[in-house]
Amino acid sequence: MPEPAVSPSYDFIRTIVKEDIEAGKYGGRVHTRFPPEPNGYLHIGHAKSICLNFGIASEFSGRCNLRFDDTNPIKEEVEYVESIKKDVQWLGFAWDDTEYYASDYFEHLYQYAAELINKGTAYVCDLTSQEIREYRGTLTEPGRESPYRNRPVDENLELFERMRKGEFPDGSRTLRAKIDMKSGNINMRDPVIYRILHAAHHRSGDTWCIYPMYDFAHCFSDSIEKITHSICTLEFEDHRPLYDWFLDQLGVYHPQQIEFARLNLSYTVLSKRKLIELVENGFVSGWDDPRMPTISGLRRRGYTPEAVRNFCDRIGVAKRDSMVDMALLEYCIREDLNKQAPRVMAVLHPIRVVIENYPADLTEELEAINNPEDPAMGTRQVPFSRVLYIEHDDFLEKPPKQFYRLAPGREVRLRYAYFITCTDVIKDGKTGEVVELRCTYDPATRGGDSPDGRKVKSTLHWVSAAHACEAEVRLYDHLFTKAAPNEAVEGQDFKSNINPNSLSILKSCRVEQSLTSAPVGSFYQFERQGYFCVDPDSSESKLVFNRTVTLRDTWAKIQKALKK
RNA sequence: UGGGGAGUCGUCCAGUGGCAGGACGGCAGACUCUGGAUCUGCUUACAGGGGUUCGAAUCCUCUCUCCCCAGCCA
Repeated sequence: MPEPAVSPSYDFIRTIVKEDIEAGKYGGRVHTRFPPEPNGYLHIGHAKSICLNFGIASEFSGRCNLRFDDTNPIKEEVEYVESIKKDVQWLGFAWDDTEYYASDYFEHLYQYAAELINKGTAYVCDLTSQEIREYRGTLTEPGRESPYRNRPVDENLELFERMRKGEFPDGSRTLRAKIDMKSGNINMRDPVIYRILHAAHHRSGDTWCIYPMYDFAHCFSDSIEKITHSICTLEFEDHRPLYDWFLDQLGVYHPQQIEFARLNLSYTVLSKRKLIELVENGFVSGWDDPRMPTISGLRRRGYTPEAVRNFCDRIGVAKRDSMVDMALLEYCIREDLNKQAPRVMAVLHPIRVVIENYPADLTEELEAINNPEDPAMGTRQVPFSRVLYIEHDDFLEKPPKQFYRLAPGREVRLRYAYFITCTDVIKDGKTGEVVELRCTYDPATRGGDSPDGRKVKSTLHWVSAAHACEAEVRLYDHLFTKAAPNEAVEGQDFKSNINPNSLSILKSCRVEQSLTSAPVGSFYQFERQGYFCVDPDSSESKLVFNRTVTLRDTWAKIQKALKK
């Protein structure tokens, strides 16, 4: 196979991995892991990490473990484990026959802790959490040593064993690493490595009442699994000295921790805590609300795994804090759906059109192309008759110069059908609102082309009133009004930037007949409008569509410019 | 003010001693039975000062700005 003309540019992590392979580090092996805590649903930021870890493994002929970092029984639930597995699979990644759990290593981890005690580098501390905080010092002042710091090894061992047996109440004691209370790095000031928690764990049940902390569990889990490159986000940079310290103390297999910048996306939030807040306070309907940046939300919204993976490729990997423009995500889904989505006609805001010179009892079947980007997708028949619906926005009684669509006296094309000319405008007697248009058609233009070669400025989508199905369509906008929702005014938080108009529900849309039995999850381009998919709320009696993303809309831009 | 990181077009990412480049966005045009798609062109960027060098985004130095850390969360 020929080499690519341009050598691919590696991000800094892939560069490290490549150099490690060339240097024979870890015997040329590459083994990564994706280690979510099952305390919430995965979001697009996790997708970045998944693509990175699984991507590197596959590019360098290595492996990637899916490992649940489940060391805190109070926050973790089976529901989250299941959703995480589903989301990783949906994204298109596969792991070995089993998934891994930090909780599977609890016994092993306990032995490691005992070993640390034996070496004199861990001790049981009786300080309360409040006292530990006070002893820790501050960012600028060193901490003080715990009065329990120099307990004899035997006493530590005995106490630690009794902690395990459940002899002490929650919070009464901890196991701490004996490192350096004066360290500038607060993580090194004798961090807690085990706490007492009389709580049932989603997997180990009541077997344990002491649970290891992240710093202790994570490095050893990586070590046990013979991970080569332990990739995590920037906020763990300060923890790397601790990661290395634990491993070095016991002289066990030592993976390399590498940190990269987490994803920030404009007009949304990507923090589990904040997403939970949105769910619990009812700002959204759930984790899979189509406005949520969760994988399940994106899936319900109509995003494809290909588009999400492509997005993750395009944003790159680096160490600087950044905020990726939502427009890039939208570009990625348009790009994918443009190739794949069948085109269909749907009228979101219907206005009645009567073709006065068209026979009342006639219905014609006209041929429409399913996808101009892919001729293999073929054609379909759409019914045409005397009474139609077109988009309310496609008519203007007094059109500005840039408006190409229907207006009194103007001729336009109905896609795949006929040229029509607006002859009369019917208004509501009281409100003055336009309620119906009277038009004439030119029979010679059947199929949409005029034999005399005359041109028309625009082509409109339409449905036949007698044949169309009614549908509900849900339109979504950004969840937040500000690109950086976390920047709230004094005394407010991100919730003050929630967009009150992020959802609008259209109840009486009309979609073409061919959509009658569209299955849940199927996606379409509603011509001239955007990409839509069938929501799980949809049923045989009631079609429900979600708008995934609009088409690029030049007219909308012109309107915006006109307003200024 | 302690420790750890980071500063390149509006945004994201390359470039690591030799012509600052790509993508998205934006603008303009071509084409079009989707004001879609596609194509073409344009698009006020190396945080600042000093130094080394024939030559600096890249090396040295000082400064400035931003992010993270004081959970028995991860």
